[in-house]
Amino acid sequence: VTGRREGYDPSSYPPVAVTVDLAVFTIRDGALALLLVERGSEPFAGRWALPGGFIEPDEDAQGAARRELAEETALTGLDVHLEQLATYTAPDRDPRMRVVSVAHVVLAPNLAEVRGGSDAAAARWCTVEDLLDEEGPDLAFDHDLIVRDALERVRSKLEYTTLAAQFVSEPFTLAELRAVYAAVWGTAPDLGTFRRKVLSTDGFVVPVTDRTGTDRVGGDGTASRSGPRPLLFRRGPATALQPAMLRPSTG
Amino acid sequence: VTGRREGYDPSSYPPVAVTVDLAVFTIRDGALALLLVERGSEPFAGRWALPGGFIEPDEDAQGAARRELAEETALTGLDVHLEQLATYTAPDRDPRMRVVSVAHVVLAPNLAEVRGGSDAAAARWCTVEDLLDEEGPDLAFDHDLIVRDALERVRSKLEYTTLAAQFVSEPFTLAELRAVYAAVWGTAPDLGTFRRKVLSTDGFVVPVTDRTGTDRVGGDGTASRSGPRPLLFRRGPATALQPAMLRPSTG
DNA sequence: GGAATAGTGTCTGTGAGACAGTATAGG
DNA sequence: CCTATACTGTCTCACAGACACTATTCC
Repeated sequence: VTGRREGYDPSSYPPVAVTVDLAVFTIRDGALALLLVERGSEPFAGRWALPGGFIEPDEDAQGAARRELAEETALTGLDVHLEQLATYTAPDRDPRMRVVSVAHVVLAPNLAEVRGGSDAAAARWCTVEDLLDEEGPDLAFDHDLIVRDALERVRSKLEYTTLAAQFVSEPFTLAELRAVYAAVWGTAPDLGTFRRKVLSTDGFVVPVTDRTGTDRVGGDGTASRSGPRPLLFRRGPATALQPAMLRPSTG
Repeated sequence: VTGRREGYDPSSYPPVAVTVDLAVFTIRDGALALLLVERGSEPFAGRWALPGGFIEPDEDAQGAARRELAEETALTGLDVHLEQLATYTAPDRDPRMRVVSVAHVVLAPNLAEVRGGSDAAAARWCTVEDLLDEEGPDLAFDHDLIVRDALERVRSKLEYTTLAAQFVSEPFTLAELRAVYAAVWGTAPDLGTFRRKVLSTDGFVVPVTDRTGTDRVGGDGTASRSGPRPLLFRRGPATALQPAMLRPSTG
């Protein structure tokens, strides 16, 4: 009686808006952080929320997500990982009207700083630890739910893909890469096990042969530590881990 | 300039429709099969397509999916597995207007037969093998793409979850459960490895103690085979496999 | 007995987990 | 020297893969 695709009359349905929301993760000072923007108008004025916006008539969700990402950050979007997470459709998730949101997850290397985008009121990085804390901010709409889903997606994807390398800027050391797992999972994988796994997985990382000019300078500018100079690597073409590298806590 | 959530005027955007599409899988005669319906009107009149329909104003995507499932099949939807797959948003995926579709995956135990739903023109099961074949039917809209994504989702989820048990009706034998893996993956896992894995995973299956009246009758009515009477099981509370059971071919 | 199916046992290789131990730098 | 970091080796245990083998039923 209803719901079939045949014979649809748009004017007989209340209007629906379709948006994208972005859960942009990065590693800052060894901690997993998420990009938030401050809402300038009702509803939820003054509250923190995920960056996002409407899908334009000529673009798909992925295109809208990349455009919003470019507007909100300095990320050109070509070298960052962006994937669809899920779509949130609760009828009352936006009090103004029916809004269906296609959420995406973005993994970005450590950024210098957020530049408030072309029209964002304010933007900042918030550590996931602070966000999950009871004292932390409650996000607008159902964005707390989206963040929880996005976090679980990132945590589990580190187990069976090479996505961790998307969090470090090239060239990077294995210690930096291991720090990514520590930040995302909360516990670091065993050093020996980790090195064995990364180095034995073909195409996870590729060694950098030319190290001139990069001595003593990590991707985030760390310099002058003691100890031997670590080998440097770049991201390899592999995407899957076979078998998976499981989280220590959930093992 | 555009795309921000603040200051949205619905009338300044072309109308958008939001639908759900269902990839309903089952095992029929030892083969993985997908539920298709025949379209009765343009566009793609006469072509096979995934069942689906519009999201009503008072329901979310999951609710719409369960309603459509009940309309199209005899499945009440309470005991079948239903999960969101992904959302398809290409601007021209429907030639009439902008239609965004939230695709879902359904795993159903072997059904007697499809009853064409309340308003479906025709419905049938199509084996995945036929569908992937070059000679097979080309589905309407971007449903071929959705089916490929759904199939990969099901195949990978059998690896690290107990979802295979959703394909068999209770009570079931371990041989029937193993046949599910064989049908979905194309190759059967090793018998010994499979039994060890299933029986050593707490809560994957629970033994049925009372076997009166069920002798010699499998879930699909198979009877009078030779050999010892197999033990019968029901689905257990566990959902995850730790560690995963990997596909033989992709191992 | 023979065929078909159900279920068990056993050997082997791979790889994770957990460390101990060695090497190279700065101070 | 001491300390911090980078890296390697080794031992053990869990488990997947690949089978061979026994047991039970129908004909």
